[in-house]
Amino acid sequence: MQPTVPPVLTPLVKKLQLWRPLGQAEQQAILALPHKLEEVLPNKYLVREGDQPSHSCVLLEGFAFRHKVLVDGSRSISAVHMKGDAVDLQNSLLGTADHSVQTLTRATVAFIPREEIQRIAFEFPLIGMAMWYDTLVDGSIFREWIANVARRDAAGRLAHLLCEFGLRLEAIELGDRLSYELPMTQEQLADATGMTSVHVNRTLMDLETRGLIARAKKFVAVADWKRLEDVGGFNDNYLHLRDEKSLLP
Amino acid sequence: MQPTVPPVLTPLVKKLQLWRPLGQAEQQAILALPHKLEEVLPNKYLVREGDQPSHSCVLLEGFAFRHKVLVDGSRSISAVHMKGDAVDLQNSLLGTADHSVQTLTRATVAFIPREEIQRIAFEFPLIGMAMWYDTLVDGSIFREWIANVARRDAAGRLAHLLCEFGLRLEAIELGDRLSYELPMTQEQLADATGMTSVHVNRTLMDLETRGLIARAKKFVAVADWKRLEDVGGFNDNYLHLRDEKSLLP
DNA sequence: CGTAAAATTGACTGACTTCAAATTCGGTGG
DNA sequence: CCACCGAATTTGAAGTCAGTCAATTTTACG
Repeated sequence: MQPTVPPVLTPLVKKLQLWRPLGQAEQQAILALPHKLEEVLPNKYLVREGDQPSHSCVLLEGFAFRHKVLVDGSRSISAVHMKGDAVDLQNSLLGTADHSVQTLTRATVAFIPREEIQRIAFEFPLIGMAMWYDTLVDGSIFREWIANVARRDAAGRLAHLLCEFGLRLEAIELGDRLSYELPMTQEQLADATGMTSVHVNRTLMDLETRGLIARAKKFVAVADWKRLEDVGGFNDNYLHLRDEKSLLP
Repeated sequence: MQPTVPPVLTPLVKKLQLWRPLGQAEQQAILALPHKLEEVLPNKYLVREGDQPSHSCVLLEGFAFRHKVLVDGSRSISAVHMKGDAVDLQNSLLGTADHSVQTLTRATVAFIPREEIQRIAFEFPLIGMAMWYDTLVDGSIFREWIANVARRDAAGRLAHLLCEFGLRLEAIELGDRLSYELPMTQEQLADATGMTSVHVNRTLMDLETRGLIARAKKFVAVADWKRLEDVGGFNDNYLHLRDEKSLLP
């Protein structure tokens, strides 16, 4: 007997279930969504600013990030995405992409026609609410990133980013907040925190010297979670992972 | 004969119609939403971080802003809202408010039960898509603000904010991009751009000296729109005001 | 094993902050 | 209409965190 292989869109079901409990019918409907699978190399574009995407993409494996390039050539990264994330509800439901999405690592991506997304959202209100909720949580993270870049110093910005990454990995059962692989270069970390790569380098070394983290290659170990949270002024409420959902309308 | 008074929720209908054309049935349904009207003084909270709001509020008149206070006491403003904005889809659909919303000016606000919002969204998919679209545009503006604070210098940040404010006022037919009242103190501008109020002051004076704007009290006149756009690296695509909507699914 | 990308280091610079004081504005009550 | 008072704006001087530019070392990987 072959062991049963879980359907490929399972990560999307799991992600949406972080936000709303879904019944059997809803789960089946999601797993049955028509889609085109694709293996994508690192640093490849999934969507480019200016595109009018006809498909929404879901990350089944690997990491990706959103960014925009300003007129002076500098770059701003506004989000990092991981397994199960419906990376492009943002762009595909809006008419024209206002930013680009690029892979960070090798990734497996499912492209789903945007009409199918809309159909399922209104045919199954529970799914619709879960997807809407998901875009609202993305919005909440954007707001926190505004605060991060606007009001924290270099060490605080990086500490905050490290806390967020750890917690989000844990939420999707992909790792441990105290030790994980951070698949970003220092230049990408700089673009995500509004710094220069030189200063990211010095600041990471400083966090290490102070005994908050340890590093080896792309791996990060948090040596003192409590102090890292303090330095980053980190409070996980904005991730909405612990809100009571079952009682919500 | 009395002249017909337009129903109070008309600004919401108009705002949503920026995103999706609505039929008669949809418009009627929105105008018929149960709500509680309230006049609110300046600087009053509409939602506080930590609340579990049971109502969503719509701004019918006046201005408001979203913000969060960091542990060190500093403040980050992540959005400014105006007439017709459904200010709190963000917080009320999520379980617990992750930030606060406060009035900037005297305002007229309609509080609508969150269940009613959800009911109408799924009963009328066109309304649901328009509301979802609205939250996605909010998200797009958040991303642009991340870029603003992360990558532009002081003059660029303020120039960008001034361009955005002018265009958004125009979009809801509440003013002229070249001349309007900006109902924010320099301290609030500082919290919206990640600066100090002292530096906001110096930078505004600099923009004035360079002939880009003129100021009197809270009024701003843009003396050279093109140059102001250049300084702010402003591109209005992220506001999604000119995307083709009628053809969208 | 070779090469390009990424990380690290050093010296110098400057945009913005900080702290404090002075001035002007805006609204209120007499 | 004007006097008053707190809030908001403006000004000044000094300090600093992070940027810039350029060189060196290490790593990743075909």
